[in-house]
Amino acid sequence: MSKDSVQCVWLKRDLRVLDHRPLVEAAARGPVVLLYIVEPEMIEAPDFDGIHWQFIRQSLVDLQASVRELGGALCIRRGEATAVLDTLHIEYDFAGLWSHEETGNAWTFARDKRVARWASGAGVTWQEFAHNGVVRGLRDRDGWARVWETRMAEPLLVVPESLSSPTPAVADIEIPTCAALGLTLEGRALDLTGGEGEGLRVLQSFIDERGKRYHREMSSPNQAYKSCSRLSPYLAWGCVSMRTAYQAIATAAGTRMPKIAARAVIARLHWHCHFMQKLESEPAIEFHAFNRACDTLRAQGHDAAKLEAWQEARTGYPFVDACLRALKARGWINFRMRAMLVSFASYHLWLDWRCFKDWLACQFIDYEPGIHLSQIQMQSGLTGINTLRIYNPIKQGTDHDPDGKFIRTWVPELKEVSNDFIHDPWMMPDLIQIETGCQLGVDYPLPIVEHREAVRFARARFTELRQLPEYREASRAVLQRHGSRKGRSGRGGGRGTKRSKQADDSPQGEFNFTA
DNA sequence: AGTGCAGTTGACTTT
DNA sequence: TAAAGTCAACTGCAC
Repeated sequence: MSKDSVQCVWLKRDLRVLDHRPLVEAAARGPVVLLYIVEPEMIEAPDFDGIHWQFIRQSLVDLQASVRELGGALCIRRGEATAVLDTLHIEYDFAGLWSHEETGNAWTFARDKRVARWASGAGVTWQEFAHNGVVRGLRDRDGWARVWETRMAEPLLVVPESLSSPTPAVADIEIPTCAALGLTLEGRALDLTGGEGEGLRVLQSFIDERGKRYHREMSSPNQAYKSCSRLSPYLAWGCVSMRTAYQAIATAAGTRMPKIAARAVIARLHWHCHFMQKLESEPAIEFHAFNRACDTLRAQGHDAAKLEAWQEARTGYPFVDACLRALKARGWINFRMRAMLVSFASYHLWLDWRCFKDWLACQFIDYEPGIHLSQIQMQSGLTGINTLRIYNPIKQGTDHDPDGKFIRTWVPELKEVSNDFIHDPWMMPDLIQIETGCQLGVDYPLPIVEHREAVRFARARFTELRQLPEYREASRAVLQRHGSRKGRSGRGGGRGTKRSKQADDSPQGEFNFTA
């Protein structure tokens, strides 16, 4: 393409100007149209919610300002991607289309294929660059961790000094609100605002103030809200690049942040890409269990009443209900509690993951398909290579909310219940129920399932399943495809001949996540 | 002071 | 990253 021909940067989940390779590459070649497409398919997708659009919208407002400051303009259009690109191509005759690789759902994958076809038909060169640590076209996990390290260590790409705008000038349009798109935001009390500027401020406040005790406090829903980085939505929508976050935290390790805290965060940035990689390598996990033999395990797993009780946070388990209510209001809860909520839906309520994955995605302001899908499957026991992790909601409560503070905040029905019964109010003698004004089954529901009994049932189903030869075979295949090479016998692994019993040495480690 | 017992704690194994 | 079960060591206490 000739120098000074118009270039189009197509923004997707990369709403920023710092460390943005497509932008840098395009700006070096000529006038730039920065395009964001409001796609009907996205707005209408079952895993898309007003909570997401609001965050995107705020990010676009912020981006609009920074792009203007560089002398450019942000072009926002509504419509199907190839239709929008086609119109824009007629208007600007751009020679190159630049974007980041996206690890998305079936619809984004199909749309990208349409765009590729359109680009080649229109004589436009579409260039995509790797985003974060996900590797496209990966065969197995050999050397994956090294690629991640290498990418994270590369210098940040600076913001172009200026952007030259194409003619005709990009017309400003009002960025549609949730209401304009038919999306709602009822009952939310979100405290994070979308945008690159906000994202960088959140990163800074985490390093300078909030993250000192990250490693110790991330498991408690009381403290995690402040002590976790809260970067997840900014990473999910690309307001802050993974590399920016990584380098800021790595640099602060041992100075502004305790080394142990910084290490814990970096391990999770690594896991972030690790789980996205699973969807990139196997898009079918949107619809099928990692281990296909598990696909029919909960075939009858759609008890509408149980699903509804869970979604409405009236399961009768105070800690579960508190976590669900907090999540619904804030759009965020810490990792451990997410795992517990999925475990409860999958094991205690025996619901099929496919009947709640979209609803859950709509509660997460930081929804990232690759992480979401692989985590749900893992916490539901569908990988076939992990031991079952069935959370005891009472134990989680006594461990991470010992004085019931979190429960009383989110389940006010139990405000007057003493610490003796806050985690298992159904144990309250009638007399005490009357005294506290909290009658079980009236003011607060009785447990919809009995823990021991439900867990025994779930375990029995898995025991049966594991007898099947097709299950064993599929498990081997999962390990082959997604399993780490690190520490596997016969591959070296740098630990000498002695096999350690540490978790990171086990093949299961590949699906693991610490929080 | 020594013994028996109940209950606790921690390490380790199994599911 | 889970939880439950087993076993041994230990603690506090009564006698």
